[in-house]
Amino acid sequence: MTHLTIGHLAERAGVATSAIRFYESKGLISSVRTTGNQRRYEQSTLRRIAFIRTAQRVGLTLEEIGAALATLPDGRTPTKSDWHRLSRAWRPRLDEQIERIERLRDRLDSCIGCGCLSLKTCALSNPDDEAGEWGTGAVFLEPQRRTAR
Amino acid sequence: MTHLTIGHLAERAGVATSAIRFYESKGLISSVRTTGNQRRYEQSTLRRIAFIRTAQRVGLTLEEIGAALATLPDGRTPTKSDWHRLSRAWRPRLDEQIERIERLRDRLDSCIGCGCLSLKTCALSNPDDEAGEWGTGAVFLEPQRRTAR
DNA sequence: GCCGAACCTCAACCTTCCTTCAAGTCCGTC
DNA sequence: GACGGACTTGAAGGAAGGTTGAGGTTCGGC
Repeated sequence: MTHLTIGHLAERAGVATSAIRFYESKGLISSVRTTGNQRRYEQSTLRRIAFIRTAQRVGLTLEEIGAALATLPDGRTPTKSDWHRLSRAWRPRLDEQIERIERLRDRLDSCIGCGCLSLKTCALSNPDDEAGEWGTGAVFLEPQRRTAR
Repeated sequence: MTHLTIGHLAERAGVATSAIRFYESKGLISSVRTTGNQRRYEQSTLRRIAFIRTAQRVGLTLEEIGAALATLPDGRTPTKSDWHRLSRAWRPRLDEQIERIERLRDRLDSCIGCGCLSLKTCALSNPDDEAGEWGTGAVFLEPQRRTAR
């Protein structure tokens, strides 16, 4: 069995079939069609979806993920070192996120001391480093967890 | 000047007037009306908005923030210790978030070592602690940063 | 008392990441 | 070859957190 139906792929990847079609519509994964127009996926799509889901947990948008996936060689199945290269790029991102939250936490601590929450004087409310913070991506997006899987 | 117009409030709080009306529609803040039906806000609303924005940065949804705000005494203006009580609750949340990202990062490290990203064998793809992770809220939601402020 | 800036409401729209539905087709097993 | 479960497409819906616009009113300074 070299090819997977969308149902099998969904089950094994732990995502809904609707999500798989959605990913495909966004160009994140691809399939071949049977004569009856049904999708069939290569085994390697499993890893591709694993990559997508993990990248989402790291905070990348599907668009960014698509861009990353687009850098994979298109003649052959990606190797470990291909995946390695992509996932290595997440590391600094996670480091940043941790730093940012730690900063917030530390400010919260001093703010709990003062109890102020004032707009002008409180460090918590004055995120001077905010400019560079937004745009780094969400760490965990909640909404889609309601029904998925 | 004990009362603020929505424009002044918006400017001083650093949010758009549309956001203020939106918060009010969600019951997060309140106003009195002039005879001409315009909103007027108390000074303390500034702090309330500071609380809202910071709580959002901590990862709370507006609904959760509303629930927290609802625990404030309704006869009087909240004191420092009121705000103190609420913001103290954020601390463990931030700690959790940090832990979660660190765990993800560490798994990523070991995964980079193996390069697998396999669904069955890779710790990264097998977030066994996921059940308790989702629902803690996003740390930084990106979308609304495009036009806000 | 006039004028422009600021305010009002309500509805529609935006983005991301999907899910759900309807109406119809295919696949594989008995 | 029939049956039921799995698959197809496209459009619509949904949640969060707002923004934008239209059409109209009010405020405050000169």
